[in-house]
Amino acid sequence: MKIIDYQNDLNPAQYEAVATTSGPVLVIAGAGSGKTRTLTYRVAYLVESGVRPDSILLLTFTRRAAEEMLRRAALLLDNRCDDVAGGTFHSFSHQVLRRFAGRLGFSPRFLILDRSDCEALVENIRKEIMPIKPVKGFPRKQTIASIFSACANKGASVEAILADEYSQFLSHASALTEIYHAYTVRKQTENLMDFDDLLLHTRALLAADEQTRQAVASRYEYIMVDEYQDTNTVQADILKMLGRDHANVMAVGDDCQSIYAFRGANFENIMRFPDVFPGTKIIRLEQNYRSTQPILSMTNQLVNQARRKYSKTLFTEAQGGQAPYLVRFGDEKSQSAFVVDTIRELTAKGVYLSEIAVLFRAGFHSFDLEVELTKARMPYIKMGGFKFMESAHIKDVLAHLRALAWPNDRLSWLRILALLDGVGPKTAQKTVHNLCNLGADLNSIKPGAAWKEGWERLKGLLKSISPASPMVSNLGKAVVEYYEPILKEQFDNWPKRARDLEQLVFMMERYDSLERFLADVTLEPPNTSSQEQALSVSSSNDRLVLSTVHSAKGLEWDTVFVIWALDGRFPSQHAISRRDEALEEELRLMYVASTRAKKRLYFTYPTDVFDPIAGEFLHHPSRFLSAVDSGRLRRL
DNA sequence: TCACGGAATATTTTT
DNA sequence: TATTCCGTGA
Repeated sequence: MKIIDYQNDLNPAQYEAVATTSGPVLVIAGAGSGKTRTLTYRVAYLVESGVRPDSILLLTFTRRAAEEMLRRAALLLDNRCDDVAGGTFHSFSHQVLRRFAGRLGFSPRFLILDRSDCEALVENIRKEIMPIKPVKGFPRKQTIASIFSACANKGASVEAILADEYSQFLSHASALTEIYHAYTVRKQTENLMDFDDLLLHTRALLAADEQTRQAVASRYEYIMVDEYQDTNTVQADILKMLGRDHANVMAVGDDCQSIYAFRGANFENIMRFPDVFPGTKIIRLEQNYRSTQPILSMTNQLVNQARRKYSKTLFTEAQGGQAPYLVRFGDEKSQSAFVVDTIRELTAKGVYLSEIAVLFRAGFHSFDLEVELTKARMPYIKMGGFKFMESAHIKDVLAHLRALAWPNDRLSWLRILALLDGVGPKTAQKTVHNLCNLGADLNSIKPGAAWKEGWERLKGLLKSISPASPMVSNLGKAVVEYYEPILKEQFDNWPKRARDLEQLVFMMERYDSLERFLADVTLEPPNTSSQEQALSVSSSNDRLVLSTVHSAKGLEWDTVFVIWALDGRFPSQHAISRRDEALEEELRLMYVASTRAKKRLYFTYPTDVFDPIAGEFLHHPSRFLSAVDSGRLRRL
């Protein structure tokens, strides 16, 4: 006798997905069809059936999603659900590699490089290989790192990626290939892994060493993967090897919501799942519980423009509701004013701010609106866009902590040393060489007169704290205290940044291992921008949400504004010029944005916007919306 | 070799 | 908007 009445709580398709526990299952779950609910109930169902919670593995897109599902499962059943193993493919791979990296010739204390670390490393290698300043038209370090990441995620050569996506740099193919190889070797010899390596090395490990594969795979009897449409082939291979022995694997996803192709995600993965796991039972969740019928009619027509025909149509039993609006403005200011005014009207009617979201294609699209919201004293939280962890002051402090934990971390040393007065790139390089390559002791470094004072202060800091200390936040405090004078000298807006640093120290409080803190902060950084991060502790919860469409995936609100629905912004100029695949992805992205709305949906666009890349004015609404007929989308 | 100021530059999207 | 680039002077 079960505690939960599954048949009553779920619709027939959902129930089937929950109750089919053995063998491979593919759940094609449309937007708002109760996907999270289904996964949550399935966790509870398995646990209630007597499956050991720690033999269930739940792989999700963000760790927060996993935590949320397990929290809800625990509410349904009991806290046994807390013991379910959950996380992202990256964090899962990270755990595996910490145990088994030795088999690949890595130390288990390998260091994870985040994106800007990769860029710095790439830049250093480029300088070594090409000491003379490269000719104009050579890609900058961000671009090089993107190219290399594409190579890793798509399993292609540098030349192939260049030909496909960066044809303007094809003439530099040989130099870039050389840098790529040096980059790969350097990571191996210096015990470094970037995000892509976490997946690649895990796949290599599981493929090469059957004993290890069994040791890892045998821990999990049941595997569930959420957002499967956004996995890439490396992740699919890992899943295949984990699930090979029992095939109790459930993949959940929606092919129309695949929006991470730029990261190597391949939405065809989801359609190939039945080939990988023969005998897959396919279940479709097509009843929508989120949006009103008019919104659903509009989004259905939107997605039907895709060349590729998707496999389902959503329906709802909910009646009533208003059709979405498409509203045109003369400029960005009036667009912002409209959003602010409309939100005011809604809140006057009793709608909570937290039930409203403003979505956009790229982080900077909300700059002007943010100014207006601040003027109107409307509290908001911004997700996506510029990140807390990427700001210079946070990275500075983390570099000190990293050098403490990994004394051979050249990148962090370079950063730390360059902060000292009187130290420039040359001195920093030389000192790092002495410290890391020659293994020199801190005391044996002979600083020049110009930077003696700074060096002594740095040495004092490093000697006063120990990386093994379980009081991680005390380490943070010591570093922040040391860093304060540098902060004030470097940044005019240091008070704001100082608050960020306080927030960082606060985040360290729940850790008792510095290494674990640093790994977590790299793999799962907070998704909000810096100012909001600081605000989130104090201010009230009723705040408007501003978010990139990517960061809004899986969320829902009563009212949704999609701003900058302007052809050339959404879809972006970049995608328009690349056509086909890229444009299809933009369409899916617009679909994801639209399907976030429960009751009210507004698209807005300003006109007469000059686009320097295209060299022309933009004034047409998004082509995806132009194609929707006026009965389904009302123009104003 | 380093510091500084002003100008360019970039903006998709994220683990 | 924030970082990065570049030239100049110390």
